[in-house]
Amino acid sequence: MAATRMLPHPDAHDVHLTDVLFALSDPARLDLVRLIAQDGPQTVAQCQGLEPGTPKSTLSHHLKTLREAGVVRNVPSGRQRTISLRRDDLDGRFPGLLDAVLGTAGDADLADSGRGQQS
Amino acid sequence: MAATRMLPHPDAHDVHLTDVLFALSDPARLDLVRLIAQDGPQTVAQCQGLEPGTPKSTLSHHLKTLREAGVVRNVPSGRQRTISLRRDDLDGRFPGLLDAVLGTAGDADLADSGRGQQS
DNA sequence: AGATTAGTTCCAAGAAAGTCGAACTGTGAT
DNA sequence: ATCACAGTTCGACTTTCTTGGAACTAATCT
Repeated sequence: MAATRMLPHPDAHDVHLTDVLFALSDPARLDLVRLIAQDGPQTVAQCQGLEPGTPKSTLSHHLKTLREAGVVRNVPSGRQRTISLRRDDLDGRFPGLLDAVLGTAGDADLADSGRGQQS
Repeated sequence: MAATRMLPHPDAHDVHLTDVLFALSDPARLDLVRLIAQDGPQTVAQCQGLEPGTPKSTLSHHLKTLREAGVVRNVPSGRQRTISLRRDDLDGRFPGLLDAVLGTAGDADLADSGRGQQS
C-alpha cells in the first residue's frame, strides 16, 4: 500500500460554496489561507510558524478541512508537502469571493473608517 | 418587562468576518439570505416558505445566527417582524463579499463552464 | 539497514451547533 | 378581556467540530 502519499482533492466543479465558507470561517484556517495567499505555497512546517504552539495533528486537521473544501492543494514534494491555494479553481467557481475575503486586513480591525452608527 | 421586542444587533464595526462566513456556511441560512437579497425584506412567515416543513423554532434559531453575525436585521413591525439584509454595513466592512456569495447561482450547479480538469 | 524527519491517521474527550417540541411574550382583532 | 397570531426563548437530545496525544507511513540521510 503506497498510498497515504497522494491525498484526495475535490474536483473544481465539485467544490461547494457552503463548504468553502465553512472552511474559511475558522480563525486559524483563515490565517493559514492568508499566509499562503501572501507568501505563496508553504510547507506544513512553515504553516506551523503562524501559531507556534499548535500540535501537528491539529494543524493537519485544519489543512484537511481546507483541502476537502477545495480551498487548498496538498502535494507531496520530497519528504515534505506543499500547501498551495487553489486560486484559479476558486476564482473560476466563485468569482470575487477569495479577493473579498483576503481583501480584509485582519478581521480584528480596519475599522476606524469613521461612523459608529447602530440600528 | 417589555423587552423581547427589540432584539440586539451588533454594531457595524463589530461584525467579524469569520462570524459572517460561518453564518453563511449553512445551506438553510444561505438560502434565507438569497431570498432576502432577491425579494427584499421578508417576514418570518415568508421565510418559512423556503422550506415549508421547518419548525418555527429552527427557523428562528437560524435567523438569530444571521442576526448575531450582523448579516441580517430583525425589526418588529406590527405583530410580525421584518427581516432585512444589512447590505450597506456588510459592503462597507467586507467590500465585494456579499456580491461574490450571492453571485453564485445555487451552489449545486452553474458548473458546465467547460473543463473537467483536475489536479 | 537503521535513524531522522515531515506529516498524516487514529482515537478519545470536551465544546459547540443543529433540531424541535413546549412554554412564553407581545400585538392586533372581536 | 379574551382570543388568535407571529415569533422568540427554553430545555433536552443528537450530531458535528475541535483538540491533542500516540501510533503510523513514507522519504531522506548516514
